[in-house]
Amino acid sequence: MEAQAEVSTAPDDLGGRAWELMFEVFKSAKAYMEVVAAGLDMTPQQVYALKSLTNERPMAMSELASSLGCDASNVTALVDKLESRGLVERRSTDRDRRVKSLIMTEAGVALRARIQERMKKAPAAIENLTSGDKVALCEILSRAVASLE
Amino acid sequence: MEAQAEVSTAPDDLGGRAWELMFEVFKSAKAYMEVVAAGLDMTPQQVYALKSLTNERPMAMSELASSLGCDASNVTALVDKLESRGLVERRSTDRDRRVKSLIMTEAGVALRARIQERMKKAPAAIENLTSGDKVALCEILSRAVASLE
DNA sequence: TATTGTTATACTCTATAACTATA
DNA sequence: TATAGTTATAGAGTATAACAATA
Repeated sequence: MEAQAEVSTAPDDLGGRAWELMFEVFKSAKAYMEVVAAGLDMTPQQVYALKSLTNERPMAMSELASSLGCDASNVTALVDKLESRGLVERRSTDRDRRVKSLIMTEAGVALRARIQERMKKAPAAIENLTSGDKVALCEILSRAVASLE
Repeated sequence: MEAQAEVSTAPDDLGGRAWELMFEVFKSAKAYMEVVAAGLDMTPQQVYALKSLTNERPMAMSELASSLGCDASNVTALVDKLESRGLVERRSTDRDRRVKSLIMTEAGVALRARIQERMKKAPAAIENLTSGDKVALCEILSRAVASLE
């Protein structure tokens, strides 16, 4: 593991340097996510989908699409797979019979809990930091995100 | 834009909190990245590839693969496209004739510079930080990344 | 024997466009 | 007409396995 430290940038381009490092952290996290998904015999997208659902306020297909940040046409096959594994059900609504609500089965709820548990942990790169570093990181990133609004 | 704030986490789960925030930053940047790539008539992956290269220390195909975090077999077609656009050249090395070094053409260097310029501004969330915060962020993330090795 | 890059293949994720059934 | 979901399709990204040339 190394290879792209040299993307650097002017010696004082602190923002660019920070971004490169953040990218590294993401790459390691993506790999972890794939491992978690594979361990549950799912694709990452299926994991994200199940993670997004809740039975307290059932989602429509289109809501799931926007939650995943993809086109609605993709959600059909995705939900097909979850449904064929007995994790969710499509249920037509009375109010508008075009809409389909997504309800998790018991198995779906249970699997979602397992996912939550495994995903709760931040990637190792972050967890390995000292408490002090984590606090500082939270504070800085809070300011970063806040600046977008 | 919303939808996964509910993954939250114990109040003192600093790592998890930092991770959520980092995710926010990343999401804002990913969308921008796609716009930049489309504006240059490239795919995001092609942009990442060109961004990773340097003529000061030319990369082998396998190095580019590890820099992109993908299997080496994918790099063949990727470099084919960059090469067909006259942005890079494969050059066999004398030391080990199995290895192919990737050299940017003049056009590649120029396009890379345009990419760098546009990407430097990319994560507004980060650029908006104070210099002090950027320095601290670099230091913390350096430790995070270093902890992976 | 091991490694670099290539090819073949297959699967996932993605968007666009056309369709259906409702509204 | 407009919208929710589906289908068909195509392109990009991904990994695995087998191969040639070279080490």
